[in-house]
Amino acid sequence: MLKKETQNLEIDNLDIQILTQLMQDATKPYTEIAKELIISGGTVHVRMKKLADMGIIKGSHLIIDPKKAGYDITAFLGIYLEKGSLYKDAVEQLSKIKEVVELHYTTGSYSMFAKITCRDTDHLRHVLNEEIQAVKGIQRTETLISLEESIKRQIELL
Amino acid sequence: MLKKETQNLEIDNLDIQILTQLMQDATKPYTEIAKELIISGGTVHVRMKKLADMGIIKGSHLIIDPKKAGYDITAFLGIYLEKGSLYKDAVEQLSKIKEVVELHYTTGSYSMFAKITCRDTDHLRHVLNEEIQAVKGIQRTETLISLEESIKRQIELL
DNA sequence: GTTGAAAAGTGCTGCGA
DNA sequence: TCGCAGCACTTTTCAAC
Repeated sequence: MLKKETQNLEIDNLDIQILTQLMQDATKPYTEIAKELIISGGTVHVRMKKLADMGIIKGSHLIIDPKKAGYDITAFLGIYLEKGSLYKDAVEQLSKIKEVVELHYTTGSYSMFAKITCRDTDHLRHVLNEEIQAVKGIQRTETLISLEESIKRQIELL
Repeated sequence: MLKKETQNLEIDNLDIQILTQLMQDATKPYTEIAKELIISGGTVHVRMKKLADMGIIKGSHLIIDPKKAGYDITAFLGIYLEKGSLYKDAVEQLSKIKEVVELHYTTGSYSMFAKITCRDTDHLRHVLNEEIQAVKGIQRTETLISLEESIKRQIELL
């Protein structure tokens, strides 16, 4: 009885189907999913618990429309650092700017790449000129403004 | 009785506090939120209904960890189109590539900017060389591979 | 517009196959 | 391991303030 749990660490097709449904609508009742997949509600629950224990499920977010909430502008920022070693410090400072919603350490021409969301062009200018430029270690930035978000989705597991 | 609804189209502080909580965890019970804000569960429900009717709430997503689901690589793609007029057509074709999770029409050097998620370097190479290059109208692309996602969050409404 | 409680539906747990 | 049934909880509704 040494082996405690040889638990199914595989993700099978059923898991993927459950996840796919909940990735589109996290509040979808388990019972409804169960009906569609022709299994019991309990099974959905067991699978979800397994996936949660495995750490695949990170949580659930309510998705709001940034435009309707007054945030009209999405922009991407290619950031050049003075020295690559300043990366960690820059992350810390940038994380304090709430308009920075994504930050990646990337290969290619830029040192870092950020996605920012602003209310309007004035707000964007303020964030770029005051907030971002004040971050130590940033040499210069290149801005790409998103005029239209044509696709926005999560990866399909299928 | 001509004016049907002069409904509160403003978002007040209470709305924002409710949204902020649910944006972090969409499954958080209304009753718990109500307790924290010292209001009744019914009020939370009424406010959420108002926000949903206003279209601010787009839905809820279950967030999975792409790494643990076997998707290890995030990359950004600067896309140059042969002609700007090919945009609409390119969007349609790119939307069929499930690895493309975001697509923006942008100002700046690139015509379009995409975010893609892949299983591994082989998968990335396949998507870039076979899928993306097959899209008509794309002249060339520039790839930025994300080595680390340092920040990932939604905009704060506060 | 908010409250508090009642009704309906959902999520969770243990037992049986 | 999966499915079923009972219990606890949440959501939703509604009358009253």
